[in-house]
Amino acid sequence: METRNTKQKELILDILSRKENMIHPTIGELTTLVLNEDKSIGQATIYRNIKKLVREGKIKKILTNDGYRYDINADLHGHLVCVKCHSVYDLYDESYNKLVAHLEKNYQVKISNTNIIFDGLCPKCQESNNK
Amino acid sequence: METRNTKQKELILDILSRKENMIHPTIGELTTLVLNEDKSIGQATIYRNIKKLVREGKIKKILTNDGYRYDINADLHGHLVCVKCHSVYDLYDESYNKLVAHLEKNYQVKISNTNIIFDGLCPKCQESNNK
DNA sequence: CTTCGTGCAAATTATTTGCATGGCA
DNA sequence: TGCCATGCAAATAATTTGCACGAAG
Repeated sequence: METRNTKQKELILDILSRKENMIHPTIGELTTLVLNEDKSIGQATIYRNIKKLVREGKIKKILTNDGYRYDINADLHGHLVCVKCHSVYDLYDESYNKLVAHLEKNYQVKISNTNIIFDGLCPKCQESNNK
Repeated sequence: METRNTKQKELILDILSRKENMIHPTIGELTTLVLNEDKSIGQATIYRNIKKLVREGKIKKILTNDGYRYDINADLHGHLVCVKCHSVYDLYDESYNKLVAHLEKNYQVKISNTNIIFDGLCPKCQESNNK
């Protein structure tokens, strides 16, 4: 069920895995980043590869207030989407694993993938709120 | 921040709250359901009201493999999207509250809304898999 | 080699907007 | 009454598709 490796697909994955891109880009932002490195890549190719990468579990689609964003699929973690500054924070924690185990045990479900997204205030915006 | 109550908005909310609609409709399915009861309602009105209802916290947008679905916003609960039959199950449990409290305590975030979505196998499809 | 992925442009689908009118508060 | 929401149609944005060609395994 694994698709072919092409330079286009690898570039997308590479861009998403760079720390400086922890912006969790939208497909539009991702397109800009991709084209910055290779102008010859077509928009349709980006769509097609994003779909494949999601299906293959290499990247993750995140739901925000105004659309989708993408993240490299590392260890199980959640996301906080700040309602004020709209940035997306990774929230790593042990508890998710426990939650999944608990749900599988109690509700006869088998969980293969998670999308845990919180809306709220990020640390920075909480500070500036209190000023 | 509350918008006006119109019959269109109330119809949408009503349809989403009926138990038999636990199908968690896409906007397309929702449109069909709405038009079944009142053909005069325009598509744009449905889009506009869905946005308002989400903003007002009355309904919730759920991310699935192939788009969005909508659910009435009851008590905090998660969703299982079955990778086989594509149905969406509500997963009520105590643990979510604990998870949120834990994260707020440990990561200096303030959580106002949650989107907890799991992909996996529903009870029915697990059974049929084992046959 | 053979099959799958690509770039391009066109097609399709999804969502938003402008405007004149009607309806809630 | 005044302002917001509506329906309609047109505009725009987002995503998909068909096709001929090039590249991966």
